[in-house]
Amino acid sequence: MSTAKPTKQRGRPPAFDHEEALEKALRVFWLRGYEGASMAELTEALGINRPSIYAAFGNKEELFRKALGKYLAGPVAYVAEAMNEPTSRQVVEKFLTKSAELLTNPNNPRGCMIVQGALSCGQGSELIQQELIAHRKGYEDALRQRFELAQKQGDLPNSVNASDLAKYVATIHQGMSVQATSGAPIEDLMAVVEVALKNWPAS
Amino acid sequence: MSTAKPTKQRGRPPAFDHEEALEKALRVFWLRGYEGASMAELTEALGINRPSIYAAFGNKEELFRKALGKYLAGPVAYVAEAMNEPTSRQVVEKFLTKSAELLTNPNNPRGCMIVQGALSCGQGSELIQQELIAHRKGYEDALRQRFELAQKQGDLPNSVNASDLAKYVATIHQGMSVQATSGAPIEDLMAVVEVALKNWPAS
DNA sequence: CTATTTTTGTACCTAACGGTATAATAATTA
DNA sequence: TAATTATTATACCGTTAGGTACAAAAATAG
Repeated sequence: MSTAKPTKQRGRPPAFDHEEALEKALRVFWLRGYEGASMAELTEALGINRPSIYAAFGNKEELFRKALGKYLAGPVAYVAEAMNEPTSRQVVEKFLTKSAELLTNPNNPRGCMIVQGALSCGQGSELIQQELIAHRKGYEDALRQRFELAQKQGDLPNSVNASDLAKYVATIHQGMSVQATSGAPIEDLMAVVEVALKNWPAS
Repeated sequence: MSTAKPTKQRGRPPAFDHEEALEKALRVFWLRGYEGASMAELTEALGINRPSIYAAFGNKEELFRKALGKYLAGPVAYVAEAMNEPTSRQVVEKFLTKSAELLTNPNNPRGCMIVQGALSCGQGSELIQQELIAHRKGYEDALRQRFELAQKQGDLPNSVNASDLAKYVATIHQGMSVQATSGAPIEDLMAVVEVALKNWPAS
C-alpha cells in the first residue's frame, strides 16, 4: 500500500510551522511553569491565533507535553550522552557540568523545566506535576543503573550504595536548578559541582 | 499616657483567632505555592468568610507574607539554632538533618515553602518570587558567615572557599526540598545528607 | 467555475479568579 | 434603651482563565 503522503495538501495551507511554534511554547512554559503560563501569553508568543493552537496541539495540557518533548529531545539530550562517559566519575562530572551550563545559559529561561514546571501547583495541575516527578525519577534511575554498571566494571567501589549516590547527584542537580532561578551565575554552580565532586568515591 | 488597651473591645467580637487562621493559611500556601493557592481554597480552609480575611490580613499577597512569617518563626526556626552548633561540620549536620525531617514530616505539606512557594510563576507574582529568593539568599549568607567564623576559630581550613561551601550546602537543601515533593522518604534524604557530609573538610 | 477541504480570524462562551459594597449582627458605651 | 462600633454574611463586582462556534479565506479536485 502506498502511504506516501502527497506533497500537495487539500485545504488552506497552515500559516505556521508546528516545530517552531512548539519551540516558542517551550520557552514560555520553561520560564513560567505550567500554571504560570497563560494561554494569552502563549498565543502572544506563538504569534498565531488561539483556535489554531487548539487545532494543532489539543489543549494547554497537550501543548505542555509536546513542548516538554522538545525540551527532552533538545536542551536535555546531554543527559543521555553523559551516561556514555567511560567512568562513573566522568558521567557525573559531565552531567553536572552540562547542567550548570544549561541552567544558566543566557539564551534560555533560568532553571530546569522538569524541576520547576509544576513543583507546587493548584488543584487542576496534579497530573502534570506527577508526570514531571516521573521524569525526575527516570533521570535518577538512569544514574543509579549507570553506577551499578560502574560497580560491575570496577570503577566504583561496591561498598557504596548506587541508589543513594544517584539520589545525591539528582539532589545536587535539582538544587542547582533552584540556584539558577535565584540568579546564581555559572561560576557559582561550577564551584558547587567542584565541591560535590571533590571526594567522589574511587576504586 | 495610658496606652494599655482595655480588655473589652468596642464592636462585635471576632469569631476567629488570627494566629490559628494564619496557621491554616500557611498549610495551604505551603502545599500549593502562592499562585496555586486560590482564595476559594483559602477561605474554605480557614473556615471564615472572605471579607473577614481581607479585613484581617489585607489581600492575598499580605496573607502570604504573614503566613510566611509564621513559617519562618515556627517550622524553620531550627535554622538559626543550627548556626549555634560548636563546629561548622556540626552546623551543617544539624541543618541538613533537621531539614530532612521537616521536609518529609507527614504532619506537614512536603517540601520547603521558601523553595517552592513561587519558583516559577506567572506575571503577577514576581514580587513574591523575589522575596522568596531573598530569603533563600539570606539563609545561604548565614551559612557563609558561620563558615567564615569557623575558619577564624580554626575548625574549617582556610584553604576552602566559605562562600562556595555555603552555596553547596544551600544547593543540597534546595535539592532535598524537590526530592521531598517528589515523594522521597526521610531515609533517602538522610542518606543524601550522609553522602554530602562524608568528606566535610576538617582542619 | 464549482464543490470540497482545511486553516484562519473574530467574536464569544462559561467558570474561576481576586476583591468588595452593603446590610445584618453582636458587642460596648452613654 | 438608644447610639456607636466592629465584625460577620450575602451577594456581587470586573477581569482573566481555558476553550470554542462560526464564517471568511485559501488551497486542491473534478
